[in-house]
Amino acid sequence: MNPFIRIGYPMKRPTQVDVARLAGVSRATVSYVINGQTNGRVNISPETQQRVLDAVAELGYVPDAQAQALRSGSTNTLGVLIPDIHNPHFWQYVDGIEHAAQDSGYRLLVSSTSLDPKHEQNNLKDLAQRRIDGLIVQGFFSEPSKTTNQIFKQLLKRQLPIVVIGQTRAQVDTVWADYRTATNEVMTYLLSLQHQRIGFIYGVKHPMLGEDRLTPYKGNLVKAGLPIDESLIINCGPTIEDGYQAAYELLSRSPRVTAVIAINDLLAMGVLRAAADLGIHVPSQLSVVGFDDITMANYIIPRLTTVSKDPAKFGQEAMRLILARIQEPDRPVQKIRMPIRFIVRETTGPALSEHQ
Amino acid sequence: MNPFIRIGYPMKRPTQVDVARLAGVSRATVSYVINGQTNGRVNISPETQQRVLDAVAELGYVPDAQAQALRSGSTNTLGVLIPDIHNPHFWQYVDGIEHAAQDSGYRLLVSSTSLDPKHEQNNLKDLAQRRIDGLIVQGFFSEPSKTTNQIFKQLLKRQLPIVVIGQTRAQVDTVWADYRTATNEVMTYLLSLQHQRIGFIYGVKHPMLGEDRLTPYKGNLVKAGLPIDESLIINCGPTIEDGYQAAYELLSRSPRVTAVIAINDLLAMGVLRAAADLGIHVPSQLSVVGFDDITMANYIIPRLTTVSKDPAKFGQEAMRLILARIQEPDRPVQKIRMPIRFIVRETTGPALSEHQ
DNA sequence: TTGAAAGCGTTACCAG
DNA sequence: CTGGTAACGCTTTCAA
Repeated sequence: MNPFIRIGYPMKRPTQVDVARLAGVSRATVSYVINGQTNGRVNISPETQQRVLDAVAELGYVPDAQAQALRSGSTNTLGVLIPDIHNPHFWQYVDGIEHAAQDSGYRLLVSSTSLDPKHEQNNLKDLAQRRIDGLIVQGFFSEPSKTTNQIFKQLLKRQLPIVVIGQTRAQVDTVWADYRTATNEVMTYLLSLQHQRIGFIYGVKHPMLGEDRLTPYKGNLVKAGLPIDESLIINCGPTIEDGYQAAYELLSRSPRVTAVIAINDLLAMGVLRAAADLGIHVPSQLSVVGFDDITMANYIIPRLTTVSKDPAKFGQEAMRLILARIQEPDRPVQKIRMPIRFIVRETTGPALSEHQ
Repeated sequence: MNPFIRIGYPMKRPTQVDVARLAGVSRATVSYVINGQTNGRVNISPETQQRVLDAVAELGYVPDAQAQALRSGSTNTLGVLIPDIHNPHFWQYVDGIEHAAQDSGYRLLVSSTSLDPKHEQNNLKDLAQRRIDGLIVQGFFSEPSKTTNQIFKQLLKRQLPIVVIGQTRAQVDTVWADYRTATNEVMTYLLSLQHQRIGFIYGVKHPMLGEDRLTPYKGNLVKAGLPIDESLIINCGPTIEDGYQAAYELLSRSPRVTAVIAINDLLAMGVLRAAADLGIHVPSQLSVVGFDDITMANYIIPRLTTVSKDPAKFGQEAMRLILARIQEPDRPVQKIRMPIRFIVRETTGPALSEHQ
């Protein structure tokens, strides 16, 4: 029994050698033909080219990306780190990045952090082990554990091109949105509607991540001469259920808040559900504001008032920055501020002068 | 100026050679220590081991995954293909797969199809070029284009372990849900509520993909002695907006349907929004049923009646099948049927005897 | 115009 | 216990 034709054994994928043998040329020739080096440096006769291409087709030859990477030193692959696989918002970014990457011939390796610590570290280690040409990080690391930080530092030390989407004080290329200004707008709007007790619900592991919205929230309260009630500020988890639970508890208290700001639309949806379950009508009895403007925000009932941005643009900018750094590692760090805007839809309205 | 200490140049990542040099041992020794072969075949003195580990730590050495893969022939990486990056439902599967993969030491390479044809082909080609140890496909290829099919066939021919989540006639390991039975339940329920004009909205590129729900829909109609009105069956796109548009048009007709089945929860949300915009109350004037039970389904207002499953279980089963095939390429093809169940929530109710 | 050969970083065999 | 060495599949320089 010939071991090479045993059916059922994984067929070895054909290599350049196989193609070369079938076409009756050398491996180098195959490589030239495949990489289109045929008119630049090297000239290969059209007949030979055709023979090679035929052999490729017949064998179903596909170049081995790993070997290519090993030899050439670069993979045309970018790592993308997202904080929460379940928040559609982050996928909007990925989509934007992917489109831009597509145009530049780059592929994406998407990893999520923050599911559980062990998981997160594995993901990160994996990213470090692979040869990636650059890394795009959304937000920042959820829980800067020792290991996580260590890996991140190694990547930086190795001068791996990194772009952060979100705000960071680190000297890294950044694409960021001015949440401060946007939150000021939100607060000005709510205050003008006579809201005085305004809840703030955020679900991030690292408190610093909500700072850009929490600080202006407090600032505007103070400026309006209103007290800052820390009990109205709730730090919950990232899921819609977390938002629901937090809001349910918050809305059960008396006197009740007349408005709630949720740090993202997912949590805002949890808030809306909690309000409904408590028989609180939105927007007449409660105003709700989210952030992100996920696609669903404009379809839920009532349509969500939120702070919107164009994730595709963020992705484009991130790609632009990372390409620039790949080409020119020494270029000065660039921080790009992207426009975002407050969109009033149906979940906000004037505070009731007398309620409950 | 010493070119080797020019600041700002990408630092070459350290290799085993660097570690060996620093520790004063040979490359082989380094490899042994790192791979923990120290007590099995080869014995390395604890001091030597420590020296190596110290050197690894000092240099921040990380083994090169590509080189490892090239040498060892396998990558511990599984490809995962999902049809639509924007539908949270597919991410639930990925999550399930990822957890199971984590436990078996496998990493995931997630790609989406169906964004645009060119994009899809690039993604697929990339997957074929990389060394992956197996492939998990959700649904099936959106648009079986020539190129797509060709690549897929090559993978099969190469005996790449493949598991399909969803139904397929192909002789491949499969994890599937019995939508036929579930849809029968849905129809029985709606018919028992006196619904007679029932719309069916599905958003898939390849009509075959909706078949498992469309056929029982029609079958139950016939069995109940009701006519099949093809104009009530709408094939739209996959986005929530597509569902909205389709439903808006459908619900504007007279006489109006009293119930709508959407092929997934995302489209169902579009239907709910369209109903709201047309002033049609759910569930008193219109019943809506979805499929998938995405997380949000239980939080939107009103809560969505839908067909639910446990995506994590699907992921687990898919991993189990693919691991089994990797270990034993010749094992008989296995098709695993997963339980799903119809959950009545708040978007369904009795048909009005007289409406509009 | 084509072929031979070196080398990318790793693993694993085999002698020392 | 350790060092030399071949091989994985590919690209690219250098000769022929």
